[in-house]
Amino acid sequence: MEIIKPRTLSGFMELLPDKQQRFERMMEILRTTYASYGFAPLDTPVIEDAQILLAKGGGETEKQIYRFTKGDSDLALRFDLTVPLAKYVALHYNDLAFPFRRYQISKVYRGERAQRGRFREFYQADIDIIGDGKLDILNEAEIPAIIYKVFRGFGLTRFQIRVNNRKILNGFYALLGLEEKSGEIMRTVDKLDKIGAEKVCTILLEDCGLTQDQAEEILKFIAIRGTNAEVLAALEGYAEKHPLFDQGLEELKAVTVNLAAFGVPEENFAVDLTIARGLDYYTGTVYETTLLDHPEIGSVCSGGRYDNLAGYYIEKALPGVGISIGLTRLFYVLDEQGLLNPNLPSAPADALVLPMTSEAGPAIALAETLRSAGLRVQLYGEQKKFKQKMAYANKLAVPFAVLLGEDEIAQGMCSVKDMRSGQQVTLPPVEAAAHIRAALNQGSQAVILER
RNA sequence: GUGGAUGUGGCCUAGCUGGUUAAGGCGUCAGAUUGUGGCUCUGAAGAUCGAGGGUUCGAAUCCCUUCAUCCACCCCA
Repeated sequence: MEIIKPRTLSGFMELLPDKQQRFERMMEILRTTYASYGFAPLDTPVIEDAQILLAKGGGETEKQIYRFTKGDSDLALRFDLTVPLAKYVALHYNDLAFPFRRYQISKVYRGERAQRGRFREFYQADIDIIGDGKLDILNEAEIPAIIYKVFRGFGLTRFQIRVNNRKILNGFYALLGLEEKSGEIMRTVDKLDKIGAEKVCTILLEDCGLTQDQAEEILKFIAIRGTNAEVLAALEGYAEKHPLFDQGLEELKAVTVNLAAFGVPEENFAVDLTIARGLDYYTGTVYETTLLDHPEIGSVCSGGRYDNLAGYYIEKALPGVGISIGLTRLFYVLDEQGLLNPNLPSAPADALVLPMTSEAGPAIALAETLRSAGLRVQLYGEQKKFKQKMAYANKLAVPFAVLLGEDEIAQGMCSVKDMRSGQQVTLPPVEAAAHIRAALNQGSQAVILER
């Protein structure tokens, strides 16, 4: 038989067990945090009818979506979680309670060239709040507050949630008579950090066809920096010239005030007039989150307010606000930077039961006893040499090995070996369980990352 | 989609003005050491040098084609 060389496609992340364990832990934190704010879990199919996913048509989605046929069906892999949500809400409109709050942590697919931190298959961890007809501005402050909680839950402190409002930008461009070109301008301005003000100016003049005055006004506008209060104060200078701008400013102020009330420290969020990117369906508040020490990797979490979620699928006005964490990218960066908490248990079990006799019965009973005490226990059933059993325990990085030989069985005992200290005690099974639990709770089980 | 670079055991790398058996490290497996692991020592397995074609007495090395990967752009999480 010919061997097919195993390989994983570029742009797809595949983890070894210990890393996967850490990844699962992040998802756990996400789930519990999202749930603590009253969001309901949702799962939708990876594959949808292509018509549904491409309802919006045109643009990047069309170019990057994985599309295929099976028989007569025209199918596609979901490109994000927002479009499936729109379909879901439209389809189950009558059965849902609004505001509808859901979270979804699932894989999405994009057929683009993979790069460092850019994947073709990746997890998004989304939360959205969908209103029926209306949705209060309060929600727009709550969403980033939840993101803050999540990131802190991951153990991160050096991150910044940047907030802006599209109405401010659109209102401002309208003031300059540039409403037609707002998309183009936003995309250019968004690159400010990367290419610098001069380059931005050049592109605005040459590619976007702005006048010198218009370009200067825009550069002056995006040059507004400082504390949130300072930026807001500077924005007041543009007030009462355009109603859209004024509305956006009011919203931005409301978000900023409430964000503080939700307990998000000023250093973790910033009003930033250059952020504008994200899908073009955003209409108001927009968010983008970056890791302060790794700006090169781009946004690990972004989202915003949209006014018409499901217009392609239902004749209802369903405004919403949501945000998406690029979990795969975030994990990739954290791992690459060695930021993954080495104190997180990564072993698949707390204890490995090693039977030293050929008779399995007592070992099975022992493992069950330990499990009843709440421990994660693996029973090693292979007839291997003792050395190999220990080597296995090492590789798994289990904190405890529990030995069960003839002597122990005869006495109704078992030997608990702490794999890090090498210390070993012989105890009855129930006490052994208590012993292990106590040790684990002390945090003395600190997982071995490197020896 | 556009531009640039790179493909050598599972992983990382040496060899590249062509010259016989492709070298090393990590990892894997075995033994030293048959109820006590990590360290050390010894040994072993594992590569048609990405694939196909060409030049040549001779190609990992030169040429062409192709595929794959990586980087930048585009766009995005």
